[in-house]
Amino acid sequence: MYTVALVDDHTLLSEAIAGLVRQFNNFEVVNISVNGKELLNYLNSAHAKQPDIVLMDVKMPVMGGIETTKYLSKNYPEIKVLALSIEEEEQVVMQMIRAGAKGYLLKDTRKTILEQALNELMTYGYYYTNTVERIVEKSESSFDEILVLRDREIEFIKYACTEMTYREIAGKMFLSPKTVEGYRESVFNKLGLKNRTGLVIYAIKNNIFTP
Amino acid sequence: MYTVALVDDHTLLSEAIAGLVRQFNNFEVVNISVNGKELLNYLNSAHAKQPDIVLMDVKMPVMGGIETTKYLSKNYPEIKVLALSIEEEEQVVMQMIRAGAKGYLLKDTRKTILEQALNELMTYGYYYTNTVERIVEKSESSFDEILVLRDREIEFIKYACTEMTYREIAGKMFLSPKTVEGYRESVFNKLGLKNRTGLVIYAIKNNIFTP
DNA sequence: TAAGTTTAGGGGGAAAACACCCTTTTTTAA
DNA sequence: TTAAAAAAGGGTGTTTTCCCCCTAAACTTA
Repeated sequence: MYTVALVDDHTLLSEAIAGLVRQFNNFEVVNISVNGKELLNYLNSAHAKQPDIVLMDVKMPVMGGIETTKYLSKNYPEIKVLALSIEEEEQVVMQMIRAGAKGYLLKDTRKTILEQALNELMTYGYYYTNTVERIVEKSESSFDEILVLRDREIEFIKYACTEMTYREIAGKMFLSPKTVEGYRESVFNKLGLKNRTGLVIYAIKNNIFTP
Repeated sequence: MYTVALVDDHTLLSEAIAGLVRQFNNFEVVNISVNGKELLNYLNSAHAKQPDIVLMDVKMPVMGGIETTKYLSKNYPEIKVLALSIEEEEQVVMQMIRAGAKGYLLKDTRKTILEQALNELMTYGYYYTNTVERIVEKSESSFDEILVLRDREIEFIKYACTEMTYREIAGKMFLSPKTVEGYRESVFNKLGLKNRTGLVIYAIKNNIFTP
C-alpha cells in the first residue's frame, strides 16, 4: 500500500481527487494540505505517515509548488513529487521539472492516466506524458531565449507593457528616447516580434509582466 | 432524484467532482462535457436526460462558460447553472451572474458546501456565497463598462491583441480599415485607453483575450 | 592588452497608430 | 412608427512606432 499526500489550495478539487485516489488499489491518502507550508508542518509532526508521492498543485498562495518541490527534493529526496497543474505554460512546467518533480500531469488528464502515473511513479520513479516530454525536449534544444535578455531590456519590456510612449519610458529610465528605441529594436530582433502588441503578449506569456 | 451535468475542460477534475456528486443523496450525474459545445450536443441528442443543474467551469476552449450560460438561459431557462470556477476575478463573476448563472462557487469551496449549494439551488433556485454577494453588491453600484462593448468591438479587440496591423485586422473582419479605426476610437473612448498596449492589457484583465 | 560585449546615443525616413472631423444605411427599441 | 443606436465608411493631419544604419564610451575576458 503506497501513501499519497495532496497539496492544493482548491479544497474542492483536492477533496475530489482524494476520492479518486482512494478508489485505486495500492494507494491511500495520508494528508491533504492547502499549501506547501501546511504540508511541511504535516511532515514534521510526530504522528506523520510519510507519503511516497505528493500530488502537488503549482500555483498556491503562501508557499507555491515550485518552492515546495525544491525544498522536498533537498530535504525529503525519497518523496516523489507529481505536479498536477491547471495550466500548461512551458516555463512553469520546466521550472517544476528543474525543481525536482518526477512527473507533470496536465489538466486534460483522465482518471485512468492518474492511476497509471501513480503506478509508474512507484515502479520506474518517474512519469512523463507525451505533451510534457515535447515541452522538455523543445526547451532543452533551443534553450531559453529569455536568458539572453539583458536586465535593462527586461526593465524596458515591463515599461512597454503600459500605456507609456517610448519617450515617457525614456524619462522613467533616465535614458534618451533613442536609447529606448535601441532596446526596442534589439528586443524585437531577439524575440522575432513585429510590434509592441507582440511584445506585451510575449511578456505576459513569459511572466516578465503580470497584468 | 435530481440530475446534474458537468462542463469542464479539466477532465480529471470533472471526473473527480462527478465522484463527489454521486456520493450525495438525491443527485445523479447524467453528463460530463469538456466544453459548452459538447454540452449542447448532449442536450440536443434524443436520448438526453435533461439536467436540473449544470456545474459549469468558466474558462474553457471552444465555447466558454459565459457564452454557454447565456445560451442556456435563453434556450433552456429551466436548467440552473452553477458556476464552479478556479479563480475569482470580479469581472468574470459578474459576467457569469449577468449571463444567468444561479450561483457561483469559488475554488476554496468544501465538499459539504457543494452539496449545500446543490440542495439550495433546487429548493430556492439560487445559491450565493458571502464572497460572491460582496462582489455583486460592489459591482452593482459602479456598473460594468464591459457590457457596453458591442459584439463587433469585442471581435476587434481580440484581433487587436495580435501582431496584426489595423489594415490586416480589417481584412480579417471583411471591413474597411477606416471602420476598424472607428472601432478603435470608440473602444478607446469607452474604456479610457490611450493606445493599443492599454487595450491589450485591458482585454487580458477582462478575459476578452487569453494569451 | 586587445577583442568582444554591453550600454548608451543619434539621423532620417516610412509606416502605423492616433484624433477629430464627418455621412449613410440598417437594426433595435420605445 | 418614429427615434435612437449600431454598423459601416470617409478625410485630414499629427504623433508614435518601426526600421536600418552608424558612433562611442565602459566593462569583461581571454
